[in-house]
Amino acid sequence: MNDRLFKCLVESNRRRILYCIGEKEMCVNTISDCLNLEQSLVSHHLKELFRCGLVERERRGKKNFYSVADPKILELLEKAHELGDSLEVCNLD
Amino acid sequence: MNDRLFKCLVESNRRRILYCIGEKEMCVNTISDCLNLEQSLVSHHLKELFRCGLVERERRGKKNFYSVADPKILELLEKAHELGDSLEVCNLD
DNA sequence: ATAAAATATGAATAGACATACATATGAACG
DNA sequence: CGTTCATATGTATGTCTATTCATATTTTAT
Repeated sequence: MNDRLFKCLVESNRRRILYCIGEKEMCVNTISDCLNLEQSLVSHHLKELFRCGLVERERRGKKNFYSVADPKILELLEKAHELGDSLEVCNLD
Repeated sequence: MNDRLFKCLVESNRRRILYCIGEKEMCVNTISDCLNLEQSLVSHHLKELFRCGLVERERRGKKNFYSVADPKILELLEKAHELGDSLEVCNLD
């Protein structure tokens, strides 16, 4: 996994998108409605996610349906959350 | 796992530091020598890693020894690499 | 107490990146 | 063909952050 992929995976709105389409494929408008994000922003993020191979795309009529490319992606995020919960955060501010 | 922790975990030089001290605890100078990074840069990164609970610190004499806080951290990075290898990257540039 | 070694901190800068806005492209349908 | 819906793209901008340099702090030894 290269740097770009790592970073693509952890940005918060992109993670939200992944969670969102993780349950069921969704078109761009639905995603932006669900997450309350600008359409163009969602589109930009989807482009990067696609570029990194994290999502798949399927055109049906006017709509583009996106889905998570591999269930392992969500599993990894899940494991990350578990790990985060078990760490002792040391606030130095 | 919050946003800050995610991002702390994936930055490339911080990952290098984690890999570096994963095998054996190290002091700051040794880390900067191993990775060929400025001492102050390593120190800044270690501060953030510590703040997020990803590394532990132990003072011995003049030196500060750092180690990975939990083996699960490296396991997670390992899983991320495996996942990355199995994804089809779609270069859109 | 002074010096040296090891590390931490502060500030300044440059580069990356998320976001927003405007506009372009493409697909269906009358 | 023109219109509308759905999405993509280009650009500009502000924000975040990695890095560097200079300096401060801490610890040990003389």
